[in-house]
Amino acid sequence: MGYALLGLLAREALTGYDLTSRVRERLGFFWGAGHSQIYPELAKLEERGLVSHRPVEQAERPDKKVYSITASGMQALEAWAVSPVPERPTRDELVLKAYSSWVADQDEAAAMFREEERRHGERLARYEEIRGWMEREWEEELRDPGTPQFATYATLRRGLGYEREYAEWCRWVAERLEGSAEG
Amino acid sequence: MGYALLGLLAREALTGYDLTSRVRERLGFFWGAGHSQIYPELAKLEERGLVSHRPVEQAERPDKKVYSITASGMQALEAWAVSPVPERPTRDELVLKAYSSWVADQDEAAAMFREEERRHGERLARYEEIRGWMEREWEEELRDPGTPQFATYATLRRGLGYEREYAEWCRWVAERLEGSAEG
DNA sequence: ACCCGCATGTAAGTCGTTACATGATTCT
DNA sequence: AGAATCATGTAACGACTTACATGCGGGT
Repeated sequence: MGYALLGLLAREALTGYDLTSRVRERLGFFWGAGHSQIYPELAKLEERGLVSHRPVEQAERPDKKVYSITASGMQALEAWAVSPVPERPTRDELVLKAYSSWVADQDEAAAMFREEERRHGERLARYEEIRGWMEREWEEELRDPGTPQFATYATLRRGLGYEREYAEWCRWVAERLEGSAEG
Repeated sequence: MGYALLGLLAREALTGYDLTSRVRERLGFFWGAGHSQIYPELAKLEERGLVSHRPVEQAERPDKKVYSITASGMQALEAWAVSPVPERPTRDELVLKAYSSWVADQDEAAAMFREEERRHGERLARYEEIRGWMEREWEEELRDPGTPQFATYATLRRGLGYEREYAEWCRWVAERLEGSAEG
């Protein structure tokens, strides 16, 4: 969605290429988009006057387009940020698999949930590290919810809670599947 | 996705209409689909031999097609249920809004997070009720992870953890936004 | 008279993924 | 020599949403 890009451009001017890596690295755990989605989206945002770009010629690298958010883009972002979110079903394939786990081989199912527990535990550990870093480096900014640092930290906390809860649930399911006599 | 329908048909034979309401009511918190997606999907599954239907004529109601899962459909479901889930980004618009909350009016943002806390708290309460009912009614079946009741209970537990964590996070964000002097 | 439940579909459009397409420089 | 980074796009396909389309029977 365009607002993900606007949210990044509200912090700094970026190229489509930069946005692609920012979406992957920073918005990674709650949003996603490949470059093939981002370039056309930027064109659409520009058409609507929410962003503008400035061409930058480079000698050693390919020329690029640096996008900035416009005043009108900022207004749109402000309005969107406080508008109610439409209720959309959370789609989670693993939970769907859990729903049909009773028809499957219990050992194989248990192994899959253990693997997912590991994956989410790994992410949790990564987020905990980032959290430590943020709390050290941004101590002052985090006291003020009007700073971009606070907003980043808030999303990180969501990731922490989400991954912790997810890993725990996987462990809970795996434990029961392992405990059963059937294979 | 077709496996959501197969998972429901593995438990009982159903019409497209029944499937639509089951997806909404039972898979509601981790999957979703409207009838316009379900009817074509059933046709595709039938073409692949994973389900079959039997026409049922009715006097007082419109005629209907009752779909059942085939042996081949059961095998496909078994294999899918233990296959690793592809890593896909979780898309969450509210978290995206949190990421840009620093540009918005703090009071309005706080109100939105309070409203979301309420919504998730409400769902949590509904799930807790269902949980109580399941633990009473299915006491024996829940000890065996090879039963459909256990599988349903496992998905419910995910919903419980998810909503609890989500509501808590909303409260955390709302509290900070309310505590700030800026408006 | 109108809405709700039962029952089944199609069509248009948006969103997202994967693959196609190109090309220079820098690191291994 | 080959891979990675920077840099920007298009095309085909699949998933999902919203709207269009029809029709009977029962309840308010």
